[in-house]
Amino acid sequence: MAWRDAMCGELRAHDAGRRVTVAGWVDTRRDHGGLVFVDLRDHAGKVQLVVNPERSPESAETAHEIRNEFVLQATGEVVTREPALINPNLPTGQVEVQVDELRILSRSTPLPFQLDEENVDETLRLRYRWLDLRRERLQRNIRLRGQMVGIMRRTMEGAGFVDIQTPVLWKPTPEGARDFLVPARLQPGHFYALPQSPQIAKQLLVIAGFERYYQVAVCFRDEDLRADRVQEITQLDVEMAFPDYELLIGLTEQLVQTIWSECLGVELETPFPRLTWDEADRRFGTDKPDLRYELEIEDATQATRGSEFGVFASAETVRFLRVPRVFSRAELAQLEEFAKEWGAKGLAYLVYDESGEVRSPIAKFLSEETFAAFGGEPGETLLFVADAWPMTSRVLGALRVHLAELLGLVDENAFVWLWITDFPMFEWSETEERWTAVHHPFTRPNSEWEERFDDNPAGARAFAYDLIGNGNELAGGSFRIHEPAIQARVFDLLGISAEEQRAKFGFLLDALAMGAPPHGGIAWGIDRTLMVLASEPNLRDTIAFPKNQAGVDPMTAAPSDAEAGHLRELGIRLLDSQPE
RNA sequence: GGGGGCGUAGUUCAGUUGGUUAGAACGCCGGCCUGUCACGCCGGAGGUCGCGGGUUCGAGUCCCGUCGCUCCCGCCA
Repeated sequence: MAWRDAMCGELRAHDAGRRVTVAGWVDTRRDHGGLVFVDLRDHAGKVQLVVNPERSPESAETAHEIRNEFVLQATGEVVTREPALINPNLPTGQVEVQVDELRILSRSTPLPFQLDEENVDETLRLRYRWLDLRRERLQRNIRLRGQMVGIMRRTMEGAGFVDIQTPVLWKPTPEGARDFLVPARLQPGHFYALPQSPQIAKQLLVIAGFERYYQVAVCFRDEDLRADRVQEITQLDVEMAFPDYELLIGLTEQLVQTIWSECLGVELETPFPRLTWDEADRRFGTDKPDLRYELEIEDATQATRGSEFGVFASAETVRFLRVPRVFSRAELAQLEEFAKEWGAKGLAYLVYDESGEVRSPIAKFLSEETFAAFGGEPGETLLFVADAWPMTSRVLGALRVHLAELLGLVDENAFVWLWITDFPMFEWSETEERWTAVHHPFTRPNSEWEERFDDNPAGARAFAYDLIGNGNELAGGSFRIHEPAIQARVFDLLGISAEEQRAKFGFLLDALAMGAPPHGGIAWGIDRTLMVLASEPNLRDTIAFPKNQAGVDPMTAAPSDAEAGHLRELGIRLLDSQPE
């Protein structure tokens, strides 16, 4: 016998008169002593069961035992409700099931938290994730993920890309994030690493003649966690030989368009705007600008040269944000505090009152010409940071985001996408005292810089592009180096010795030397895209079984102790205490 | 590694300048209830106020330490 022949959430007025068997979870029960109402929930939705002792005394007896989240099977007749009894809040609200037979298939102990309660402690939710996942919001998020991945696969297959799996046990890499290490029992003292991305593997596949590769790949990074950062992320990983920039960009845009259309019914316009990294940095102080609001950074360096205000006159750069709002002294103090947390030495301001009067401790140092150059209007505040250029970008970029939230400038219903192109290839690491790759070390310089990127590492620009949605970096790609000599020059510049290049990347250099076609690709973060798609502020709620900020899974208690015998097999001895 | 916030019934929260027996709602248990849909009504159980120490006649409240969670900076090619 089948468990059911109808879905709770699908019953409608036209089903009236049908005799159905439904099964599902008790969402709520309303026990009137005589009549008992049960909202029964399956994955299609909810429907009200009515248990009437006059209709079925046995069912009524059973119904009094029912508690939330019991699993029931009910057989009865679908009837239309009288007009006064219709529940407009339920898609099935025009009908109900008059129960003739009721079986409790499964009981539930009292729940550790109620499913309709908001703000439940996250540890508790994760400890009982199977309950948490029953909630509507989480059901929606996880189903959206499946839907999105389905669209990705369908689209990539349609465009002739081949799904190829790459190893999860891979090789530690010296560049990039900290690796998760996996001890190798068969090779004592040696370790695999979980891949931070299938980057090299996919390049090798393309070199091997799989001209169009894709994979829904899990990537691991052993770094500290955030609301938008977890240790294992899933990405749509794409690579192609003889890469066609417009094709890659267009395919990605088409995917975004299809996903937003099918999942949300939102129609997005393509092509998305493209901004060079330099322009984004200049106008928004960031490589992932949120363009749902305007606020742009303006440059006052020239206007303040020779100023009597020493801070302005001596700073390498003076830039400011023009904010359409008058701030109080206390608010300005808080904004300055914020700026200092991001590394600014201070935050100068000019407040143009509604009357046009200027409130500012620095006004008296500024000339008529300077004021004219600023062009402040009544009702505006100009917020200045004076420092080296990168610091002004960093602080004003952060302040821009902060102010937009503070002043409610963000249109929460908007989805604004853009590409950032021509990233710097390298940045100087103060801690390591060497150049590091901004994207990754396999990224090729853009055509302007191919011959001379190592003459001016700071100025060199890469053939790299990021897709930004609502201020989130959602996808990133590049064209790769397919010439062994150029690859070696990049490694040299990064301070990777010839021996290390051989040891760590010898196989890649060999492959590049044996008929490597021009190639490039893109990797697309599925988890973060879901945050935007589902308007979900926490990445963990787009993942079925996430770990907490300490990398612990409260449900399984992983990571946990290893048995002594297991460690011995692996040749591992634990230190008594933490090093350092 | 650093900074901010939080920690009180099963859950979400309240708890005044330190002052009787630490409260509410939901959940749970018992009773009543035939048109509810957050059902209603009556009654009940349930608390090492994260943990340790200190100040005080007296600490949920103040101080110190510690643990846990969370947000952020660093870090995350």
